[in-house]
Parts: sequence; structure tokens; C-alpha cells
Amino acid sequence: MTDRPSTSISSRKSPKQARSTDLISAVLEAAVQVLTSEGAQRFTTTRVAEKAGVSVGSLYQYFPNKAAILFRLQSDEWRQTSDLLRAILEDTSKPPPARLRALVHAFIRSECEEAAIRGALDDAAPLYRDAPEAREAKERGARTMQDFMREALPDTPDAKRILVADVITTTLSAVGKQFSSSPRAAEDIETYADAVADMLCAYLKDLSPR
Amino acid sequence: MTDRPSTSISSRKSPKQARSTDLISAVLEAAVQVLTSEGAQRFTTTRVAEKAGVSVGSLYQYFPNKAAILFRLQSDEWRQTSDLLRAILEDTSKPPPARLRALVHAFIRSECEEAAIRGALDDAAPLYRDAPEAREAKERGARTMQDFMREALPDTPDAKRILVADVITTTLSAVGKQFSSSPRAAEDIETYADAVADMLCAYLKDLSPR
DNA sequence: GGAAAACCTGAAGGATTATTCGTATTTTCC
DNA sequence: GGAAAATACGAATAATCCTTCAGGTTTTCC
Repeated sequence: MTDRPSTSISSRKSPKQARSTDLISAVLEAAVQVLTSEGAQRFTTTRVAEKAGVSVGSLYQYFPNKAAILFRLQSDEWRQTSDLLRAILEDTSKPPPARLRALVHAFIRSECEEAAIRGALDDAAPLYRDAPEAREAKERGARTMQDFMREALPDTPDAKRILVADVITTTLSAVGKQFSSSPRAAEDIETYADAVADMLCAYLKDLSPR
Repeated sequence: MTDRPSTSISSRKSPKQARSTDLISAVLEAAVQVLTSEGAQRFTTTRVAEKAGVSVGSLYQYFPNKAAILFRLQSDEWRQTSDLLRAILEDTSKPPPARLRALVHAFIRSECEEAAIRGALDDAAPLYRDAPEAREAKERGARTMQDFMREALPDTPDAKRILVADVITTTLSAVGKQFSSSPRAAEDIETYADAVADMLCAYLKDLSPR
């Protein structure tokens, strides 16, 4: 919390033996626990090491700094989510609007399920979001949506389609984040997701030439 | 950064003389400068006091803790924005969709104008967002939107209308936050605002009985 | 068995921070 | 002018926190 991380955010050295691999898993698991139970504010390397049952020194052998642990967690979340979304958007057995609706439900549900960890990761974002590794992760997600748009709005000019994809992606991620920041009942989640899907589908319908 | 603030977030004591009123303004101005130039991470009471040209002790005579300064800044922002939005939504000379469109433009433009300070305030949000004073501020904004909805969707059941108002409010604030977190060209702002307005208006149109 | 590589340990260094409080200065008001 | 109230000061306090490093332990592999 004293300064911006000067070292890179990537791994420091790769484990060669079983015990070190276990150590890394233990650290990551402990990191999730510390983050959810204590919050981003009290997320410290010492606390993570303690919870993981290892020494701080060991932790620093595989993570160059505190931000690296957080980035690793966020990175795993991103990959997980992006796989989920790609699978839904590329399922050509359903028409685009149905896919979009399924996407909204899956995404908002997923955000709410892991609200605790995501909220804390968001709070900690200032520590890792400027890393170059973070930028490319987002761009990968944007491309998936653009490919979907090419199918959903085939007659729309490229520039417009990119804009629409951007608006929808931003809306979804931003709304999901905000909605899941308060605890929600399972029923409310579906109701809300339906409303958001209604909105996005209405937008698409409005854009399609009739 | 060591612990959650135990004391309230409200003012410590009210100024009686001119010099103390000046001191408070100086502190708030300096707070904005420190926040935008150094970021939430390096926002410290000492730095604020230094930039304001006063001593830390004086600062603590009118703000019970660091969070109070941040909350005060955020609070001022909220009031400013909420006044702007209310004025637009209550202007009955235009039909609801036109008002909604104007709202989107005004809001996104305003968010982008003060992106630097808002971004830093968001980063610092963990320090003040749990305060009870913060909750009621948000509820006040929600009511304005609901009143507007009563006019835009007169034939929609209450429950549905509240949901729609929630979705639109959340979308707007979340999208505005996210969009303004990267620097944008003036031209892109209008293009983007138009797209968002298209989306919200399409949603409203879809909800209105035809 | 034993050397080398990999790994683990945790006390200590070096920094930073929020907040207090005893003291000094300035303003008010009689 | 002068007492009392208001205000201002800033060194000192008491926490944390991130990260390193010298030295010990375990594993690998011949």
C-alpha cells in the first residue's frame, strides 16, 4: 500500500517440485479467503501467508509482489467468465436474441454468485489494473462480442456495429458489477436479468432493418 | 489506510470565524488537487494539509478523519449531478423520450468532464461508501427516476415500473462510470451517448403498449 | 552417501500513515 | 487593554505494511 509496484506483475519463478506447486495453490486459496473475509483493505501478504500456513518469504518466491496475487485471482476470474460467455455466444443452434438473453442471465448470475470476491477484487483494482497484462485480457473479450454482432446485425455498417458491441459489453459488465455489489435474492436476480435482457434485445431489434 | 474509521463521517465542529471557513475551503480544494494529481492511493491527510498550506492538526479540527474529506467531495458531486438530472427529467416541455435522451447526454458528458476526480473518488470509495450518509444520497436519486417513469410509462404496473427505473438508473451510472474511466475525445462522447440513449429509448418504446 | 539444486523460514529493515495533544497565536468582545 | 474563546500548529505516537536476505531444510539425482 506504500507505492506502485515497480516489478512486473508476472510470475517470479516457476515451481519445479510438488511442494512448491502445492504452496502456490495454498497461497491462492488463502488469498481468496482473506479477500472475502477481511476485504481488500486488510489484504496483506503476511495475512495471506499466515492463512496459507506458509512463510511470507515463500510467498515472495513465486509472486513478485502483492499486486501479482490479486492480478492472478482476477485473471483466473476473467478467463472463467470469458469462456462461459464465448460458449454461449457461439452456440449457433439458437437465434442471436435468445443467445443474448442467455448470456445476460448467465453473466449476472455468475457475478452474483461470486459477489464477495469480485467486490473485493474491484476495491483492489487500483493495485493491478494499470498492468499491461490487464489490457489485453479486456480486448479478447471485446472481440467475442464483435464476432457475435457480425451475426446479429449483418447489415449494419462496421463502425456502428463496433460501437454497439462496445455499448452492450460495457453495459453488461458495468451493470453486472453494480447489481451484484448488493446481496440479492435468487428470485430478484432472474427478474433483473430478464429486464436487462429485455433492454438489450429491444436495442438490437431497434437496430435491425425491418 | 490502517483501519476503518471508527468516528462518524460528519463534520467535527462548525466554523465560527472567517479564517476557519477559509481553511475548510482550502482543504477541500487541496483535496481535489491531491486526488487528481496523486491518485487515491497517495491521498493522505498530511499531503492535503501541506497542499492547502495549513497544518494537519487544523485539518483534523473540521474533519474527523480522512474518509470525511473524501465523503464531502463525493457528496458535493452527488448533489451537483442530481440537481442536473432532476432539472432535465422534470422539464415537462419535452416528451419523455426526448428528456431521457437529454439526460443521457448531460450525464455522460458530465461524467467525462470530471473523470479524473471521479475515478480517484471511486478508488477511494471503500473508505466512505459504507457510511449511512451515503445510502440515503442514492435513494434520493432513485426517486427522481421513478417519478419520471410514472410519466413515461403510465400504464405499466408499479412493480414493473420500479424495476425498469432501477435498471435504467443502474445502467446509466454504471455505464457512465466505466465509459469515463478512459479518456475520450469530445466527438466519441456524443456518439457513445447517442448509442446509449438509443438503447434506453428502444427499451422504453418496447415497454409502452402500442 | 553426498553434492547440488530447489525450497522454506521469519526476523528485521525501511517506509508510510492516521491521528492526537500540548502549546502558541489570533480573534472576539467587554 | 485584556480575559476568554476560537483557531492554528506540528512534532510525536502508535500502527501497519511490503519486501528482503542470510541461513536452514528437503528433494533430486548420480
